[in-house]
Amino acid sequence: MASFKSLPGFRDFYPEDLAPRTHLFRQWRRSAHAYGFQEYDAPVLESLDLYKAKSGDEIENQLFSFTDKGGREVALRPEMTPTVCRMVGAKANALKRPIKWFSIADFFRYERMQKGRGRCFAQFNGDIFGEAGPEAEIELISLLIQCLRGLGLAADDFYVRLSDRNLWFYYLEALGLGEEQVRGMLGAIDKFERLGEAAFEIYTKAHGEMPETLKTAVLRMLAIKSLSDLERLVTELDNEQLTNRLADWRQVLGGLDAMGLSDFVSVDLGVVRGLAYYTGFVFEAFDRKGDLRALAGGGRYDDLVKKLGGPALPAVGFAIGDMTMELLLKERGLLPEVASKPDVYVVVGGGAERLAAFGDIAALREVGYRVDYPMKDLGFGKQFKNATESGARLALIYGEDELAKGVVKLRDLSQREEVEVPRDQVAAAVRDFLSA
RNA sequence: GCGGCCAUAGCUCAGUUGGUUAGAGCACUAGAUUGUGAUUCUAGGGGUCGCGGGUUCGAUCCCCGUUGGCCGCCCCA
Repeated sequence: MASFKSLPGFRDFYPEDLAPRTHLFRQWRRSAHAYGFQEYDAPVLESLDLYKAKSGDEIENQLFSFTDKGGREVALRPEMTPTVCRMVGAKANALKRPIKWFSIADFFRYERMQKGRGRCFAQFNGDIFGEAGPEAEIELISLLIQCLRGLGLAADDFYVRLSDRNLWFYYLEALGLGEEQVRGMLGAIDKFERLGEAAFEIYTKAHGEMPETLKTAVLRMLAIKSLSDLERLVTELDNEQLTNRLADWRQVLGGLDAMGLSDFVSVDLGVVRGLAYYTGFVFEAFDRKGDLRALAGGGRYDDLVKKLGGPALPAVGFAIGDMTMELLLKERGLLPEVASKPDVYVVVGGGAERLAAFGDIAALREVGYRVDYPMKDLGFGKQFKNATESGARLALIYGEDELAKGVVKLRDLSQREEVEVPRDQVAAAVRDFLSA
């Protein structure tokens, strides 16, 4: 029994574990590039203050933080948003707008292990800076959907719940609530799905009893499931802020509909995301069966860049986690079997044949073919077995007889047929076979 | 931070009402097989039975603690 293990909550990636992860990353990168997003990266270690500035002092409990040898308080990054805000903020005036960036990176949180959650995980992060209008939401939500569709998931596998903190603010303020009361109510709404009306205790404890009319009004908003529901409510209330905001909703949903994505999006004001820094539209992606934690989440955060020391810069972003994503893909049979197979497996007779084969092996590898061969002298039977198990489609046979005739045998491993080709035509023959 | 379940080979698991040297299948390595892949057969390596303590003549088994894992709660940037 090995005496060293990986730390709790951290994962080793053996080749068969890395293959699905590589698949996720490759598809995410492809989607982001298709949408014109540029990839960036950043340090894993950041100043602890960066996270305290964004989330408050309590955050430290959930961080991998320590004091470095220079006496600096530092933390492994638990998320990308503060970092990307810092980066964009520092060069905001030199960057062409809109700024469309993405990253794929590891994050660290000191939390209890659970299904779909570990202490080290990867996220795709996509953000748009410098666009205050709903066009940014259209682009970003459609990218989120594409990141999941690119992995083979369809509208009956997942959906995006779209909500809006501004709508709640305008609505609740129209009902007479002050800013603190609104924040308290958003906290309650965040819990409503799980706790039911018991969630309102969060509000009543801090702000006193809820009048029945307030509760009814909140429940009515929570019951909204479509744009037409929303239009009906807003029309009835005849409030200028709400009416203006409704135009944004029409634009976002209209844009997504024009992209053919209506089936992936549902209006659901029960999503508010606990974070205080979100300032407008917020959204979360879930699997339809609903037995996994959220696949992705995001929203608008127009004040954060400034709060972290940059200029005022509107922003909207989202993140997709790798762990829940992988669970869902595995459930749906959408993960690839093996990462890497050779194209060609070379069977060698003995020492002299091995040296003869090396020249051709090197030449084939030089032009990009994946070529493997046994390192020990083995019987032909064993070598063919290895060739089959390697997943190669083609075997090249370098035996005493072949070399004496100046040929090499090409064996089609699936058809069990072989042909002889002259040594100097091996590369061409391999190319013809593999491209056929 | 709180509760429930679990811990024997790389994996899946058996086992002993407490008793000599702890087993199987799969996987891995080698041989049967010195020029052709399946199946099969044979052999081999691999375990301080998670760790520590207690009870006992004797503990992988019973008790306590601890660590780790799974599930749920809290949290979830």
